[in-house]
Amino acid sequence: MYRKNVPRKPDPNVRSTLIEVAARLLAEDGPQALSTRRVAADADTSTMAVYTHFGSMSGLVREIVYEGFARLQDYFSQIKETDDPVSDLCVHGRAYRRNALANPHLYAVMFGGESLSGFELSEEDRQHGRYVLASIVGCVGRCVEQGRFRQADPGMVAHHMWFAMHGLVNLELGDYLIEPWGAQECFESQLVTLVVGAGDGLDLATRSVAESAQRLDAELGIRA
Amino acid sequence: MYRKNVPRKPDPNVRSTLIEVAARLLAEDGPQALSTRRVAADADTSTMAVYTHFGSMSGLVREIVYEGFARLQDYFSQIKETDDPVSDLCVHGRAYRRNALANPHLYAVMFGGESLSGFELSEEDRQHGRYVLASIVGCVGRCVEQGRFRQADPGMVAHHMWFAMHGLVNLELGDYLIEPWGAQECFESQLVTLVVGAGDGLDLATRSVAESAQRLDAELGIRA
DNA sequence: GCGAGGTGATAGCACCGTTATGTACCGTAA
DNA sequence: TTACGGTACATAACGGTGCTATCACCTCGC
Repeated sequence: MYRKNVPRKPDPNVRSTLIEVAARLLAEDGPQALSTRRVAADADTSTMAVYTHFGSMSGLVREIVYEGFARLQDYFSQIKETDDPVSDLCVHGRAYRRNALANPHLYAVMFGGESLSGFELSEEDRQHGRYVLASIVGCVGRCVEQGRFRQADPGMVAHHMWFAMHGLVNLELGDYLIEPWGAQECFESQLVTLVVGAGDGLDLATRSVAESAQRLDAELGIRA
Repeated sequence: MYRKNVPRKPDPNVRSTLIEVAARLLAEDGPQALSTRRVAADADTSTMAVYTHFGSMSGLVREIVYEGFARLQDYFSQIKETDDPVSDLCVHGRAYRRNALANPHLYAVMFGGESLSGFELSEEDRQHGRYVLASIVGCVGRCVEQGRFRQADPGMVAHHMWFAMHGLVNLELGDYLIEPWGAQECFESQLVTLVVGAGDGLDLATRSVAESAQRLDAELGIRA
């Protein structure tokens, strides 16, 4: 009488599979590939699975944002603390940019595309993002303690660092940076400017920035 | 025999009307209101007008981006050149932020939403954006000439300024900034940090930044 | 007057997010 | 063991999207 409906047995992995597939689609085929039908098809299920587990497409995107912050956190956790806190801070900046360039669409969803593209982040989501960034404040605090940076609120200085890194990376991903002010060259001199602005001397700042460049590949292995 | 088609006489203003309506929809109802049917209905025409005059929805959005840069240009052109180039530079920074906060969705389309939301900017569009920003380079050049900033490429220093302003504004629009590091407070101290990082002394920088705040309302009238 | 080209109104396509409906499976309780 | 209730999910449909094909109408050069 009725059609065959043949739902297969409930798959306990379907939730994580959907997130994984969605993140892969975002990375490989861009944001326009993030549709319920495409994700469901690639995960070998139906669109309803998205609504069962995430409530809506926005819910799935929300999980992808968390995945993005987890990858950034992963980079940060690999950075070793040395006796040069300014170098440590610069490595954080380099890791921030490396993560963004390795996951450009993910980064765009995390920061750029909240108002666009129809979906919105909740205050809880943004708080989670801020928490990941909070590890930088410790670095700045040590810079102040050791007299490298002038007396200031470490949280505020960390925000300055964040703004400059985010602005550069965002414009780099938007192809706004061209020669003779390419992204890499801008990045290096921007780091020096920020460190000097925070209170360090020019020579000392230049040395720490240069040192941080060599630490990057040593401490941050290539990750998928 | 055939249907009544009743196209009215070709309206020479329909192109500019579409841009105007689209910009208003973007400002008032957000990006999701930017649909061919909605724009056409509000402009009292059909969706075909969009394709006749702009080729696609992306073409219309492209025009909106130019409108956004025109507004920014408008702010910049109102700034008077004084004998304190650092103050002039800071006023440019303040105007940049004021324009972004006055046209948040427009700003998001200009910089944030290129990869997202399906549409893309051409290299020509981005070049036009860079050209608008180029007026800042002159300011930085005078800072270097007068010995306020250390010897450096003015274009590079202008880029540093741009990155920091764009990063702050972008995160502010994304509601990522909360107390005790609110946007306004971050903005003020960020300006000082940038100016000091470029080479100015702390006292001199603080004074020019404070002076620039008073110039803002005097030189930049409120505009729609 | 008349043909040519441009403008735009209508209808349709494929796709989107989302929802309603119904079926198969599960753990639990009788 | 059997019956039940809740969950997972397959299907189909609804209203929306960008875009295209078709065709009526207007304006312009001749």
